[in-house]
Amino acid sequence: MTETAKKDVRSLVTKVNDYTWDIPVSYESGMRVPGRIFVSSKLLAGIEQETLDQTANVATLPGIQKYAMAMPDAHSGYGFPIGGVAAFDRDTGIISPGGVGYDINCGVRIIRTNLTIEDVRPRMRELVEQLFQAVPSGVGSKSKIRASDKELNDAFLYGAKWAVESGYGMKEDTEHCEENGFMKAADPSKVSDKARSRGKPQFGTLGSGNHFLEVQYVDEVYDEETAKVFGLHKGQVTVMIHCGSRGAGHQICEDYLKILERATHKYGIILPDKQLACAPAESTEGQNYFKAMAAGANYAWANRQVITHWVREVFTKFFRRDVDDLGMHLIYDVAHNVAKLEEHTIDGEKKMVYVHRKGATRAFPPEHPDVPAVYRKVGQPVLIPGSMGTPSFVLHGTQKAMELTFGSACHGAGRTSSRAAALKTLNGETIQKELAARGISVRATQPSVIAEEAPSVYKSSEDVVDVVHQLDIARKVVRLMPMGVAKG
DNA sequence: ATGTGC
Repeated sequence: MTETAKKDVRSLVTKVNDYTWDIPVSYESGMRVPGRIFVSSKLLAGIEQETLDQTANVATLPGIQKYAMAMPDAHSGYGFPIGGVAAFDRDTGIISPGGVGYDINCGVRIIRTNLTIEDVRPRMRELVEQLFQAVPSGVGSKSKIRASDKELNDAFLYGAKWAVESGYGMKEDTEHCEENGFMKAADPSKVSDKARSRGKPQFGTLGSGNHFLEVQYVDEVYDEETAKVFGLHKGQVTVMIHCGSRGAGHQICEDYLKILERATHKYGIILPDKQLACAPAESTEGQNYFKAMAAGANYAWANRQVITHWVREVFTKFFRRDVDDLGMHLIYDVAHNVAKLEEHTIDGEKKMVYVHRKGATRAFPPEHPDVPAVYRKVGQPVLIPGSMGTPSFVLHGTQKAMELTFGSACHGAGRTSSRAAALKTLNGETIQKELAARGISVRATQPSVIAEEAPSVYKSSEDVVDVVHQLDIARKVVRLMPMGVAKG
C-alpha cells in the first residue's frame, strides 16, 4: 500500500478510541447509520479503500441497526466486506446473500486429544500424509461417500445431526456445535437441482484455498480456568478443521443472487452496488433465500462432521488406541459465514434482527441460552484459525460483544495480497522447506497451493486477535501452534 | 470460496 493511500484512509474515518474508528454518514450519500471499524491504527493502515467503501455501502441498506461493522481482519468481498457484521430489523430490514458470502457456513471446529507434542512430533509427516489421504481435498474433490437423494435431503435438513446418526461421529458432537449442528429454518425444497448435484458427491471433502486440516498443540494458555472448561492445557495436541459447504453452498449463493437481484428491483430498493442484491427479510424471496442458506449451512456442518469421523479413524489406526482413550472430543464448531435471526437489545429495547456475519464469528457471552450447557458459565468458544504456518486461537464470547457487535468477533487473519500476486513472487517448494525447518509439515495437492497460502500473504492472526481481546468482545483462552497441515 | 478467470 502506498503512503498516499494510507493517508487517505486515515483522513476519512473518525477515531472513537484506540480500537474503534467510525465512517461518518457524510462519507457517502444514503448512509442510514455510520460505519464502524474495529481495528488498531496499525491494522487500519492495511485496510483497503474498497473495504471502507463496502462498509459504507452496507450502511445504506434498509433496516440496518446501529452500525455497518467491520472486524480487524476485514478485507473486500462480494458486495459486503469479508470480516463484516450487519444486523437488519426483521420487520423493516433486508436479507442479502452478499452479507453471508459464497461459502455458506465456512467455519471451524476443534477436536482435543490426550496426546502430547512428543507423541506426535516424531511421526508428524506420516500422520499428515495419512490425514491427507483420508480426507479428499482440492477444487472439485469427490467424496468416498455415495450419498442418496434421501441422505442429501437429510443432510440439508439436519446437518451434523444427520452425519452423527449416519455413523459419522458421537452423539455428544452435535451438542458441541453452534446451533447443535443444524439450523431449523432449513428447507431443502428451496435448493436448486444444480446445487444438489454439486453437493451430492462432496460430503467429507476439505476444498481448497485457505481451508485446512491441521494438527496443532497448545503453546500458550492465557486463561487457565476457561481453558480447563474447554478441556485444554499446555502441550496438548489438538486438531482443527476449517472448511465450508463446497459446491452446494456456492451454487445456493449464485442461484439466490440472481433471484434477489430481481427482488431488489421489484421492491424498489436502491443500491449503491448491484452486489448488495437483497430483499425485504420477510418477503417470499428473502425467506426462500434464508431457508436455502440454512440448508447450505447444514451441509457444511455435515461436511465437517464427516471429516471429523475420518480424522478419528486415522488417529485410532495410527496410534493403535481407541477414540475414548485418545480423548478425541469435539470442543466446538463455529460458523464464520452465516445469517441468523437473533434477539438483541438495541437502544434498551429487545428486538429480532437478521445478523449477517460474513467472515465473523458469533461470540455469545456467559449465561446466553444458545451457549452449550457445558460452556454456559464461561461463554461460547470463539475459534480463530491462523493462516498456514501461523498460530490459531481459542477465545470466549463476552457481554461486551452483545453490546458492541451483536455478539460477534473476528474470524481469522485475512489476506493482504491476491493469489495471483502470491504465485508471481513466491515458490511453494521453498515455503514448504522453510515451514519444515520450523517443525511444520505441510502436505498439499500441489506446490502452488502452498505459495497462494503462504504466511506472508496474510495479516498476522496475532494482531487481529489482540484487537478483539483489547475491545473485550472476545477474550483469549489459548494459542495453538501448527505442527502438521493438510491442504487442498 | 468455487466443476477457479471477461
